[in-house]
Amino acid sequence: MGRTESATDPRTPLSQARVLQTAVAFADRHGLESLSMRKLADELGAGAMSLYHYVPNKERLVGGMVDIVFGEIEPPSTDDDWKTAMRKRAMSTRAALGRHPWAVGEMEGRTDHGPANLRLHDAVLGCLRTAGFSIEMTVHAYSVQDAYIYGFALQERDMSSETADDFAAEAQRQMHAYADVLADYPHLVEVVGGYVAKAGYDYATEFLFGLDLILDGLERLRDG
Amino acid sequence: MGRTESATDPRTPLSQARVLQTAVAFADRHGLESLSMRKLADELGAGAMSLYHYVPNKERLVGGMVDIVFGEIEPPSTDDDWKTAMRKRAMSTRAALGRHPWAVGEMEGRTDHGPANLRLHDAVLGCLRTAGFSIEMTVHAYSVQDAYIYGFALQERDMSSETADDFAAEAQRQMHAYADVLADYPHLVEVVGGYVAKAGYDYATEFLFGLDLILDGLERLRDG
DNA sequence: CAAGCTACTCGTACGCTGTACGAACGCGCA
DNA sequence: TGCGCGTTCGTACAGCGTACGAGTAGCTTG
Repeated sequence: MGRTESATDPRTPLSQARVLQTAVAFADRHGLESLSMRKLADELGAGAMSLYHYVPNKERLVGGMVDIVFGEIEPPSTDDDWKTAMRKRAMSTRAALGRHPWAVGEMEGRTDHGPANLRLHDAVLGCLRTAGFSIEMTVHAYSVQDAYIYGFALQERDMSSETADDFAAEAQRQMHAYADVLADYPHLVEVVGGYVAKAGYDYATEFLFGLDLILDGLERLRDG
Repeated sequence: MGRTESATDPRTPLSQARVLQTAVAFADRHGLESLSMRKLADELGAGAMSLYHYVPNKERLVGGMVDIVFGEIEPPSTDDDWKTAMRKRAMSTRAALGRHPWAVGEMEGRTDHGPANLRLHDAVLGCLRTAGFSIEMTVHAYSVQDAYIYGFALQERDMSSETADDFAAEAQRQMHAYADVLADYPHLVEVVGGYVAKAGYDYATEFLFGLDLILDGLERLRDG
């Protein structure tokens, strides 16, 4: 029993791609805050320090994970007119962030832009420029859309109820929890207590409402 | 030298308010990720465990800090028409989040709503309802606005350059850093390299562009 | 005045984190 | 045969949130 009694066998060898994919899967299941180098190494059947041969530190590990998420976002197709193209990529972004909620606060502002990130940004800018937006207006248009998309994803992640019914139930629970102070907040009672707690809140509908409002506004600005 | 040789004296006694305010000030200076119970206690001239008599755990500490930020947001005034009222509260929100960037990912979805939080939400709902929005439309309107406001704040926090010139300089630095792959991303070169790296990016202007686009859209929906 | 109770303070300890350091190992080449 | 290099990872350290329980100071009650 002297040799090769390692409990877990890696079967496939370690590699950067495998480290990143495993990390994404782990974060999907348990959240980013409970992803640790040791747990990730366990998952891979390796020692914690082995990971540092594929990734220089945890920060860059997360950077690599984020670029995997960017890679799942469908870039705007040149076959569609700009509005449907932008609509689809917004929905695709929301879908990717729904699959990987841990990525929501992490997508923007990284200094290590991965290839998928660059590719997507380039495609979106190209879509808007080709549609006839001026450079200035392209910047504006990009800015509003992304602020909205990522902001909505943030809300969706934080409020966390999956379905409209879940949401209604949660709203009711909250109304009960705050019953003693609700007299001071009549509009909260009317809108949340009287409507949301019954009808719920459908994320997909809500997302498209705001998205179309923004896209229609942009179209008017481009044409007018 | 037997007694009272404690190095730091608290001068004012500990209290929940003082703990929360000190925590906010610390996070403003050093960021939320480097706020620890031990450092906060040091700041207050106390032992780490003393804090737990004013706050049950770190999660709730952050909850209390967040409500301080909510308290700095000016609720919509009933003297203004709804559009200016909403415009002002959006700008006030952005300003508060600019002073407390650590709060950006933390404002929504907490289950421990503080009084300032409830007050603000109630006032915004009241403003929209009084302006004649239906309950359904009020929910829509609230949703778009907050998604945009928090999403913009997220971008602003993450991109972190303060002024338009800083931003331009940073854009130039990035273009150099990625010089070898830029051939694959022509629109990035045109828009970022050719425009942003020169003209910069003024957050205030950009914010108001999107905000007015959204408010105009809402007005049309209310009237039409 | 004494006794007890309450509110508060905090020293110590545990299990967790990211990661620096350097020792070990297996393989291809001289 | 031996050397170097790519890879693995055991150990260790500083820092984290916080459970536990001992200590103390001040007020209330007899």
